[in-house]
Amino acid sequence: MTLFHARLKERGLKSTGQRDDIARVFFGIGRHISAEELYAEVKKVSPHVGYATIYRTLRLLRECDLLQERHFDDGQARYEAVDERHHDHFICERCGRIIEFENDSIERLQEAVARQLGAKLRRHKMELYGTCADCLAGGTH
Amino acid sequence: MTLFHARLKERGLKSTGQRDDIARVFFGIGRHISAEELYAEVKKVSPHVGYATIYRTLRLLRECDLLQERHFDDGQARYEAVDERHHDHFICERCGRIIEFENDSIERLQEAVARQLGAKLRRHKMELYGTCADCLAGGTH
DNA sequence: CTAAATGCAAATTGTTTGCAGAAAC
DNA sequence: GTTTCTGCAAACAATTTGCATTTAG
Repeated sequence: MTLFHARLKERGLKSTGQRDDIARVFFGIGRHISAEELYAEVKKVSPHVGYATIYRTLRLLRECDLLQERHFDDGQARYEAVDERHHDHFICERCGRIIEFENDSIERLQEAVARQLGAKLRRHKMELYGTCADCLAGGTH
Repeated sequence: MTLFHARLKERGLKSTGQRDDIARVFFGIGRHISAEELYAEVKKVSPHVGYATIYRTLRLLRECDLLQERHFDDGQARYEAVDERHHDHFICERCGRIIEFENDSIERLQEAVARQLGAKLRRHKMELYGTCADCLAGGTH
């Protein structure tokens, strides 16, 4: 939050009640939230906000390098707080759960692929889709 | 094309001039075309088609396992003919070029990741984003 | 005070659907 | 002759924008 305020000030932008509410809810809820879900949550604490402010604040948080936007295969964007560590995602096609993982060997091989193509790798997206352990166990469902 | 006709017949569906035109253009142009581009190309040979028919035929081709839909990071879906071999994509953020590649080691590591999570991997998506060799060379641009 | 932010409603983009007329089989 | 298509326009969902009003600095 303090960081958010600082980044806003740097840019000559203003801190407002709504921005704080949205940011607080976002960082509180944490990971992989959609705009719709965030909107619903923020409404609880600040019933007047509109989608516009949600989306504008999400963009702002992205521009402040505090948030990352992800597009999985279900049409709507999801947002997560930026993390020190890079990670990729496993998405359960049954229950929708999103599991994060890291794998350095894969990252290294991706660099190697880019090198072979003579290209410069800037970022990547890797998503594994399947059935998670819980669902395989006939779990929570 | 023959295959397309066969698959349609199997399903009790009809072969039509438009479907043939769209399929022919699609398989002719080949890879990673967007609905918009396909629409423009098909218009040249069959000026009356509407987007509806384009999208419906794309879905049809997908249902006939002749085409695959991809969602890269630019908002619109791209379509490619199904291929014997699985592959992933490198997307140039400068010129938009899409380069296919395969890497078995990465695939094996992805399986390993799923195994570690106790999950069952059904499919994956891996996209590398960066600058392609041509653009690095100051090339075609 | 004045530049920036809000909320609403209207616009946009990519894609889908309803329906009346037009083909396939 | 039905059943399945087509084209159009209207509907859709997710996101963005214009604008008059409010608010932070």
